[in-house]
Amino acid sequence: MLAMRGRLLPSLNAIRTFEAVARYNSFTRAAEELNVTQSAASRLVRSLEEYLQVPLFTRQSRRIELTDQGRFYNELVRDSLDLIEAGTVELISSKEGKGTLSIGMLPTFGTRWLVPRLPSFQEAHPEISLNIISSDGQLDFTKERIDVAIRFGHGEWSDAIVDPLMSEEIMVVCSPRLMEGKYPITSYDSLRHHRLIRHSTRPNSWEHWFRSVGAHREDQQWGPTLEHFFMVIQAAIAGLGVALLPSFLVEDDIRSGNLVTPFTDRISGPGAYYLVTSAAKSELPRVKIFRQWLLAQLA
Amino acid sequence: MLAMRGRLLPSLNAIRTFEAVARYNSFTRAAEELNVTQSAASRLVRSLEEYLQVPLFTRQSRRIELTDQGRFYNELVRDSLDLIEAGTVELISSKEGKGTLSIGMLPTFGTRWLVPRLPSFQEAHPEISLNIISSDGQLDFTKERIDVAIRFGHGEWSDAIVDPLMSEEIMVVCSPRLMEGKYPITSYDSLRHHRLIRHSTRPNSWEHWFRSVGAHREDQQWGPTLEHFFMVIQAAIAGLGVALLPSFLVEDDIRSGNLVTPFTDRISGPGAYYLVTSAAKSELPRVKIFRQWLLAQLA
DNA sequence: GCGCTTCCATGACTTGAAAGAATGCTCGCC
DNA sequence: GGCGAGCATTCTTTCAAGTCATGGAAGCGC
Repeated sequence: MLAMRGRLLPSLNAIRTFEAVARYNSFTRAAEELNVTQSAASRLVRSLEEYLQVPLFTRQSRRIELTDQGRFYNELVRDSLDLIEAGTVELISSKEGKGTLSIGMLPTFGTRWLVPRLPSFQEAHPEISLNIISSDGQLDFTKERIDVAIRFGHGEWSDAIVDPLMSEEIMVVCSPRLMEGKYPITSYDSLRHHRLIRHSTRPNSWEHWFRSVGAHREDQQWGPTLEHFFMVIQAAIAGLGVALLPSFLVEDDIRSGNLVTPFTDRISGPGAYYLVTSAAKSELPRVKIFRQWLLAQLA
Repeated sequence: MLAMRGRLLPSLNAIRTFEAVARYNSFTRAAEELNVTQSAASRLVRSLEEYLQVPLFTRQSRRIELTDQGRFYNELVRDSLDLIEAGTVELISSKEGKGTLSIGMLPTFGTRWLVPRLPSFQEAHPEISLNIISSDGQLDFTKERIDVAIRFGHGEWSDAIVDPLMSEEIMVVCSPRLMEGKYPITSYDSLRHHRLIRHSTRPNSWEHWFRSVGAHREDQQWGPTLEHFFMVIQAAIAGLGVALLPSFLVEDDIRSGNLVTPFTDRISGPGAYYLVTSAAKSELPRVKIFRQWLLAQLA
């Protein structure tokens, strides 16, 4: 018996040939792509079938068709080769120039926090061009061509390299005009005279806040419920109500006087911001550089 | 210039060798695994480096080390080979017997709906053994060895084969003892005399329900907030309060008299249940059979 | 310091798996 | 019924990959 340490893998050349044949559904055309004769393709696929002890195609003299098992294997093999191909292209093309870093970012975090800091990155590393993609869906570092992403959550990403960036401090803000009006906000209770603006993905944040600061929740007037934090910020500046926002998103507006903070309370938010990347991508120079720079920004 | 239609792939044998060398950090030991001489491994890796025009290892005479680029490529290549290896094993081992179907299921949906129906599947297909895994995290069909999964959501799974199973109808249920007590639930308003049980992953469902049936939300007494639907069901049966539950989860308990429904209202839930699988897995006979059976159960 | 071992690189030679060329077979089509 | 398209098969050939042998550099024990 053969030693059989190591991997259980068929001939990878046979696999590459199989993938091409399955793609074209034709030995002849696949052979053309691979720059070999039809004969070679035919025999290579047969040897793969013999190795696996599984028929991959049904042959009907002028026509071939994948078997169920062939279809399964094909899907899988194609994914694998796609992966290798993408990586190979990546490696060859990023050989000298550091290439383009693609960042998937959350809309508000990006525009409020990250984008203002990027000029400093560009200055330090002019050889890396940037590609900013607004994304908050599923992460797929292979297909979406994203190198790194910024996400909100609890670090629950499997198979990924994760760096905590910052936790949130939630605070109450409103337009200064509200403070100068008929009902200045001087106590938790005085909030009853104002509309509370909500964020649609965190509908309970006000309840949570009242509980955290030890205030009793009363019947409240609700203001608009908005999709993104930047809309909430705009609504608060416009005086549409009182908002509950992460401190780092409103620092600028507080400094410039667009917003004021009636209370000194800071409660911690329901999660934190993370830098997320894949194991493979994390080894790319441009990703290492960006990660290092980003973490330095926080220090 | 070479035609260069088709894929841009290096020699896959070289890649396999590279992966082994990187794994052992040694040409000698990798060569041993591959049953070739150290010389052969050395040459193949060098040819790969020449093809890519990228150094993959730094050589320090007695020691080698992956370069950054080598580490990147290694991660990627390893993932690919893992994929192929897993598929190859799958294919060879499932050759004759249909093998074991691994189902990742949501805890309550599984025990309440799926598990009671599985005996019928077993009877019809005794050659397929079942492996039931309780899972609600990230989906990874490669590593977690799950063939199919049942998930709740909006069909937002990328790169997957998705079948809608059923939408939810949400209804109010409680123990019959509550109806016979001091405050029978005869109107929406009479709910104020009872505690409302909540589900932690859907904290707003009561508000949503009140809005949907056109009732005015009053100050409510809250009961416990529980993690899983089966706990909510148990709490309702125990008379701890009134619960809002998907109809198909409580059908049995209503039939047996453990629970009653004060109202006839049925509102639609925030999502639906789906059968999810990967493109490759969906071609496996055991998966095809299960999918067909499951969809037939719904008809 | 010196021999011994370990590990990688390289030049020269060898080999067999994969490629090519030619032919046969089957089937659909005009 | 002859033709062409496409896969299989047999026989021959070739070159990519492998072996063997050797060299050099570095670590290790004494």
